Amino acid sequence: MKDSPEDQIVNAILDAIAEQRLPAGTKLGEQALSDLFSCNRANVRRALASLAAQQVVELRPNRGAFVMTPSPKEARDIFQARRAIERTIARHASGQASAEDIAFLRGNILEEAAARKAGDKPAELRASRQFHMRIAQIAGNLVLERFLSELTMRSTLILGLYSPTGSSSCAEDEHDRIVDVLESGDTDELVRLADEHLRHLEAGLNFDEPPAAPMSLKEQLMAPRSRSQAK
Amino acid sequence: MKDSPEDQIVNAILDAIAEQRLPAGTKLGEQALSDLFSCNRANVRRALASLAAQQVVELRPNRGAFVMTPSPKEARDIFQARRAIERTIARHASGQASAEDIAFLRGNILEEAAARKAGDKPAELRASRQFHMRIAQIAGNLVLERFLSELTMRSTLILGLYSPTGSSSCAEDEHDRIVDVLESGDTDELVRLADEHLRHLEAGLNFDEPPAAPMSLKEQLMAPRSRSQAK
DNA sequence: TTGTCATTTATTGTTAACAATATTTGATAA
DNA sequence: TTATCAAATATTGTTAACAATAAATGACAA
Repeated sequence: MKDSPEDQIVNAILDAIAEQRLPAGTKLGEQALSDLFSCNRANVRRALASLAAQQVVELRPNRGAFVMTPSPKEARDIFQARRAIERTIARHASGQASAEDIAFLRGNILEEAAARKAGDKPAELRASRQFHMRIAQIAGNLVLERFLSELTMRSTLILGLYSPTGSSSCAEDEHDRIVDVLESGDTDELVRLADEHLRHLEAGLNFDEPPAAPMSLKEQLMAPRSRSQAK
Repeated sequence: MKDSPEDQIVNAILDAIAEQRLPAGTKLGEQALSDLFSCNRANVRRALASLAAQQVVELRPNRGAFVMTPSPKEARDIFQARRAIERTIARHASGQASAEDIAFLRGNILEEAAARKAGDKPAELRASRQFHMRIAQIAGNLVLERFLSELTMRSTLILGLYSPTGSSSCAEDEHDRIVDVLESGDTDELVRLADEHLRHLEAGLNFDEPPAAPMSLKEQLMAPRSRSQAK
């Protein structure tokens, strides 16, 4: 029951982006990927085409594939779209959560808090994303779920670029209140909370400083030398 | 300034679906496409991977690529998502339309009416889709625009499957009122009209009869012979 | 005729080799 | 040193051949 090599590649890259292990701008070489997943380049190519269609990867002709670096304007569009979609999701999820759903979400909040305390950023991001996606599942609309999946992925890239390190992810107490209201069935309040939550996240962005030079794999390894040091 | 073969293929297929020249279920053979666009199969493959990522094409392993046939459940999800997105678009487009925009939309309505009168279904569908997409452009959010593009594409497939022939596309007088209100700047009324418009479209669907057998290219050519005729 | 099965045909999947294009490297000159 | 340019290297793009799989055909038996 194993996936096709193409799906493996797509999922591995999406996971890496979701956990901020792959920052915006990193090059995704075909050789490197086909070596990593021990398959031929044809599969890599198809995987990259899929990712490009999801706007998660940028395909520059004759140059290769790069993790997408969202512009400030794109960031605004993405958060606007997220609000529209997550509000709709909230409306349809309200009162629909099973006991199992609620248990999962409460457990997820603890997990995220623990990861944050431990300084495990990838685990924290993964948990936070799961929280949002689980509520999307409860709403029961596969189209909205897929759209949100794409948007959370791109949001992670945005946070990595424009977030003053530290304030990057969701405030956990907001997640707490959301679960309470989701359970209570107060639809209007849930929608309000979802909207507010996303506005807070967006408010934490800072577009002033330029989006930290897109670095290649090689540059990630060599520490940047200062001029004086070179002399 | 011509597109890459991959983009050509993607766009040609999307156009064909948008105009209902390619019905749901038709097989998209690699050879056939590479012949048509005089390119190699590698390009075709990447194009199909892109289309599959947009949920417009279904990729069955070892069987090939087929135009997606949305299920009734998917149809509901898609229209629900459309309402969420087009309402948001309406809110942001309200009062933002330039004189040029309004002129385009009014011209579009005439175009669609003419096509309907002339019995030119493809032209009618193309015009109707352009109407919705133009308003999305006015709203100025590229993410929502792309989502809507995908959803209108899939909506066309749904109409082709589940619409009692004739009632398939939008009521034109509704488009008329929408332009009026878009121009006036009454945001709440515009949102209401957009929602209502989509509900009417969805209400015209009929999921009772099974979704008209997915036909292959060969079957499209040979007229179905009745049994008695064969004798 | 009708159903089943082996054979043939067509289609998709995989691989490797080659061509075209960027990028890097290193030499040369100011 | 710094800049410029040519050569070397690496990467992407293209093509064709082959293998694996599914579909179509036709023979055979009931």
